[in-house]
Amino acid sequence: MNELPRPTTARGVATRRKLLEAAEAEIGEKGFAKSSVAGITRRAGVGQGTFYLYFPSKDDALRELVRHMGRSLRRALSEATAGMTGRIQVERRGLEAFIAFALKHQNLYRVVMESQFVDESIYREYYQTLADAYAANLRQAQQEREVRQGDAEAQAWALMGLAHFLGLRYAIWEHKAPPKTVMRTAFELIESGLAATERRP
Amino acid sequence: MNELPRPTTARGVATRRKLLEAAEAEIGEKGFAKSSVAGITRRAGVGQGTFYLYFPSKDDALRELVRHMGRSLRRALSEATAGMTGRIQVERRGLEAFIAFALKHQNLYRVVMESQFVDESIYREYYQTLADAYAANLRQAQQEREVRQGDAEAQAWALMGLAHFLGLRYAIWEHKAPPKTVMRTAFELIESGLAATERRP
Amino acid sequence: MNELPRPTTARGVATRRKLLEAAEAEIGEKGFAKSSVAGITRRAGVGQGTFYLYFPSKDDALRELVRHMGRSLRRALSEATAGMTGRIQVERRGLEAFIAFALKHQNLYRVVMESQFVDESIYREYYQTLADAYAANLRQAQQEREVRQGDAEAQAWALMGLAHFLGLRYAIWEHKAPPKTVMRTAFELIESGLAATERRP
Amino acid sequence: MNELPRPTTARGVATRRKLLEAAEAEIGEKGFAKSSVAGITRRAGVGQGTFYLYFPSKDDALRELVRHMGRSLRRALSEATAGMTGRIQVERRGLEAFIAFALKHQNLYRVVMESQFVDESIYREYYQTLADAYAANLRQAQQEREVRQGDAEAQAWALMGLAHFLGLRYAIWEHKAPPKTVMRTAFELIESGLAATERRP
DNA sequence: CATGAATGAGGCTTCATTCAT
DNA sequence: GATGAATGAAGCCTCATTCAT
Repeated sequence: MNELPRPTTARGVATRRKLLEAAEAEIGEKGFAKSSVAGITRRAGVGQGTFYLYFPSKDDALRELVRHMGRSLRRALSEATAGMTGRIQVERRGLEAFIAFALKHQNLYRVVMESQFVDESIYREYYQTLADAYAANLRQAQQEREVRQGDAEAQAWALMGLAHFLGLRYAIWEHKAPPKTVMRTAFELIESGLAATERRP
Repeated sequence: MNELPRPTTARGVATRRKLLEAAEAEIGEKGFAKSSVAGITRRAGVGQGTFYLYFPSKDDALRELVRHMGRSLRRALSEATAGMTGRIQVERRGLEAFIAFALKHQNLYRVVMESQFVDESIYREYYQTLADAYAANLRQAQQEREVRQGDAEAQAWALMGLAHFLGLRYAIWEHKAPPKTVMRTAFELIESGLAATERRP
Repeated sequence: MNELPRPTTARGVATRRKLLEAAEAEIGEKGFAKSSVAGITRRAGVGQGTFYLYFPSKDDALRELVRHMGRSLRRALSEATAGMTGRIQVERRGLEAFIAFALKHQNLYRVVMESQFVDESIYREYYQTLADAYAANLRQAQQEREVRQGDAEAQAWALMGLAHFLGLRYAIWEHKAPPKTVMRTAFELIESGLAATERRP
Repeated sequence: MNELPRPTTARGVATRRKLLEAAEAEIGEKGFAKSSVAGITRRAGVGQGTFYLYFPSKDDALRELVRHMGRSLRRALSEATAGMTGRIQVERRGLEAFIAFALKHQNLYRVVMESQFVDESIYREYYQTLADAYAANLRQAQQEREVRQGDAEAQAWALMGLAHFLGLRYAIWEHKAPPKTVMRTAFELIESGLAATERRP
């Protein structure tokens, strides 16, 4: 809940970043429950007390981390699909980008998942923010008759779930990109599943 | 090291059940990390040491709970779709049954999610078992030209993810069944997404 | 301290013996501190409660065991040297018998040693009983001018220590009889060390 | 897993010493099995957690104590016999010094004995280190025809056992130096037992 | 006689957080 | 700003012993 004042000096900013990166590594590898503040500060190469100069508590560091990750993912997705036209194109590219992101930030993925057991609201916020933006895009595409009419939020959650589980199964568990056939099957499912029943005129 | 002796008397069997129910309540309500063995035994109305007569460790009780959940879910799904013909029918009914299950076992479902941070193998086993059965069904349906050709395992994971996220968003977070429109949208996505490109003759 | 009534039936006698043998194995292998009553009863193949039908406490079982071992060792030594004449002969044979005993009852050896940390009086009793008998023999031998004059008790303890350490080093740690050269060296040390300065007439 | 950081500040060094002294007192008085970390920290006047800043576990504190004992004893023995010529002189002086040491460190000496039931390797190391040095000296003395030829290691263990048991019987159990007659008898046993069969020319 | 079950005290250890320097 | 040290609450687990059957 409480925010600490942001660091004012360049040194402070650097220490804060080191701590956040160390937290990502420590929590990502061990899980939040099994991670420790001591482990984080050891990785960051700072004293144990220093942690509390930048975060009010261990829980708060997690909150911060999850928000940070949400921003990173949203940025990655929007960059990947920037300037694209055609919702189906965007979907395809978005899924690819999501999987790539999961592959690159495996730790982060687990961090977000575990956050629900520390403070469900951060976890909800993470997904709700994502879902809201996604649903808005889908709603727009529905209006333009690019995708099937329906509850846009339901579509968003369904597609997020689809992507999440493929990411978990292949990127996180196997540590590699899903085979071509998996991606093709997924695209077809999405494409046909979302296909507008009538093309726009 | 040592295997725990299974209880041999009626009293022992009853105590074990009490403990498992208490564990389900305690861990379900507080989450595994915040739950305690003391809390479980208090709920069960037995001494703390009694817990270790029936479970080698706190972790093991979780394992048991997750396996129990897996069996229950699989039973619920197969009962819901028993005797049904037509894969798309089965999908629809299966999704409904899954959501109903999540609604009924909200706490336990969280327990499953948290299990990955205690022992990832329990969590994987849970989903892999589900996915294997699911994929086998889809593979069969593909042969009968009821569903679109493709990587059956990918289809299974995609659809599991879809269901999971809808369950999370509506059943778990809102504590209620998803609105009709959500379910309709989901069905359409699944139906069209899975629809065979050519009907069987 | 408290003695339980001796068992009166044949079955009871058998159970008690089983328990004592199991205790020797369990405590000998794991050490008293790391042994458990449950482990003893498991080895004995009886219920946990049965233990307390025959021993007032875990400590008491140890006491009993140590006394039992003391009797066994003394019997082994006196049998080995029965009918022998010439103290030096007896010493030689006694050392051999002691080493053989240690080799055969390795567990027992550790049990006795650890007993001092549970109840020093049993431990003292064990050694004092041994030493008293030993000293009496040496005193007699001194009178007969077979061995060097001196404090017989000191001689007894010195020789017991000598034997104890050789037993520990070779029989217990190496699990085998000491090499010939070791025994020869030990005999020479004892023989010359005890040799009477004047032969008897 | 993790190595403990050595204390870097003067305060830390002081705390560590306090803890070690408290451990010596607590374990020495009660024995390792009956001692507790809480008891140690209470004596040291620090919080319970502080113990684990300096020792990875209760067992490790014992290890440290035993090694400390070993060094002290070896130092005491070598100081007592420094500059001495004539092996028999050294033996006599060494026995006296050993007994004096046992008398002074009665509790700690018990700690060494108990260590075998916690981690036999510490105990073995303690005696083996002693025996190796002792045997080397005896081997040297044999070459110089100062002592009887034979297996030097066997001689070392035999003499260590002799000293140990006299120390146990008199210094540890009676809390006082052995009577003169005891020491004289012991010396004679050692002297004659080790006496070279032929004097050097 | 025998026993399986139950107990609760007690011990070890971890760790988020505070604080004096 | 930074830190190493200290803390004590809290949790897991073990086990000697008791007891109802």
